[in-house]
Amino acid sequence: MDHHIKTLSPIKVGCANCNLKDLCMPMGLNLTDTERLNKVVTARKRIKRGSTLYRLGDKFNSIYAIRTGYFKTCVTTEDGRDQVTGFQMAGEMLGLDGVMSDEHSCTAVALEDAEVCVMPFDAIEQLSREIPSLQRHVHKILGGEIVRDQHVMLLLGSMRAEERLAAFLLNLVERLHARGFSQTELILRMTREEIGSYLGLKLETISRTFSKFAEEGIVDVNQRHIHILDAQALHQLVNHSNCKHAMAA
Amino acid sequence: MDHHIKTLSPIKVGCANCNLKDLCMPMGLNLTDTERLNKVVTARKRIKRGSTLYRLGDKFNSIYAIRTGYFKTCVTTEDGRDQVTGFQMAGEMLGLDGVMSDEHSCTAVALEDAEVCVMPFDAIEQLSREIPSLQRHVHKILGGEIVRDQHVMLLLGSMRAEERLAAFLLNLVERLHARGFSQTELILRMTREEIGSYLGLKLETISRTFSKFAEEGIVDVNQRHIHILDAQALHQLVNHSNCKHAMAA
DNA sequence: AGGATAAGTTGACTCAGATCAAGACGGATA
DNA sequence: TATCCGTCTTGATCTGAGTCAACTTATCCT
Repeated sequence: MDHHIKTLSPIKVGCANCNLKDLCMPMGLNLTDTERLNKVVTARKRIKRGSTLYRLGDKFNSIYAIRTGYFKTCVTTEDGRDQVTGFQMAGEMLGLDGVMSDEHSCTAVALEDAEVCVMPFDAIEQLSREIPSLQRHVHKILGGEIVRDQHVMLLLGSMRAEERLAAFLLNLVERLHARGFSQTELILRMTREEIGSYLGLKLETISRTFSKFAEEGIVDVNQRHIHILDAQALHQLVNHSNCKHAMAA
Repeated sequence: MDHHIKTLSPIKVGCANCNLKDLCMPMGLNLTDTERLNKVVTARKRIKRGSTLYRLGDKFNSIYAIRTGYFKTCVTTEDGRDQVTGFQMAGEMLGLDGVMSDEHSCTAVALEDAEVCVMPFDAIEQLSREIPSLQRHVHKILGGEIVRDQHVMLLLGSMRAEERLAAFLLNLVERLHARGFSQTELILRMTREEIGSYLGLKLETISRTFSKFAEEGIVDVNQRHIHILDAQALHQLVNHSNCKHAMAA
């Protein structure tokens, strides 16, 4: 057990008045059902920056809704190869990788001090048998993960370095915007190496590509503080990168 | 509507005596429940080689269990970029990519004449509210897709060409073996180009890598007929490829 | 505050895989 | 049996990203 993880109890804020509920459980439940869902959240946990919420191989019991903070998930192979499979922010779910085999297939690490709602999956399953809209939502969460992974596969399989980084920045800023943050400014919570691992590139390539974007006036880069000056240019990089196709079409 | 797709009715073989049921629905249902599940399968469809079962953007209604044949799924972007996201064989599920947004996020193409069981997702959802073990299974199918995608991300993000092709062959032969086929011989149902797209490589690289494996006596390659001579060598390529790591460990 | 350590940048060089190009093969069609 | 077309192989060359290395700049810790 990771000693950095502390369980908070009792819970003070319920789902009904949680300001993330539209991201986390956007199903329009009535008061009674919200109350029942609330009981599913058995605990909150704080995770210190750099600590893990769960590790590859851990028994799967619960999924987690992020209240505050920032995570990365990564898979590790026997031979020490390591790959970041995603970055998660407030309002997003963690832990679904364990549904298949009853143990987690990746490791979730907090990139900054974080707090999550713990939801035992047994309880979620039982309640979703009784509340069809919750069942639908659980399916959507799982299915959404599949669609997201497909996009990453497309990115890793067929994009060049600049295109990958452009797509990454646009995706981040879009998710941040949905949470009320700026569409043009963001602070990266991860290192160049972690970005590189996620995008299938080396940290030097990430650094060089940021510099290139800065030179071209597409973004302003100050360490982890990014200011997007020309979102249009980033979109074009992602969509019309292959000139031959663009010409032919 | 694709005119190549014909709906067969009435259904002659039910789930109870389908020889794929252990792959498709391995939940040990009693007779009554199997009968109810059977009713979920509203139709069978035949799909001719080269035709699509569904396309990106199609309304999502059903998921499909493959009875015979072989599929690929692929995503296409606006600019004509195309990427194979998976190959599916008998006993596997198709269509889960549509659960999230009610429309399919990829296209499923038959690589050889195929037959699928059509299972309306509404009916699956309703029945899985009543049969917990079916609910569990639906979750496992969805969750399994996530784990599989993570492995592909690892492959695309951190492996070299030889490692990718080795991992691909081992994965294929393992799945075929689970279906009672040989552990050492297989016939590829897809072109070099499709393999390349899936693995994030060009068809020439696939061809060259096959030739290299053949030279080294690891596999015997005759067009699409593959004979694995040294499975051990393939495993080592996948796991201990990075010499530096292997040395350090 | 200051020194240690982690993170990021930049340059020079290398190399795995892409690209371009020319043939070979094999199954389908007539 | 001939030919046609999609598929596959192989060679020559190019290039984007990796590697190695030196250095700068933040961040953490006592």
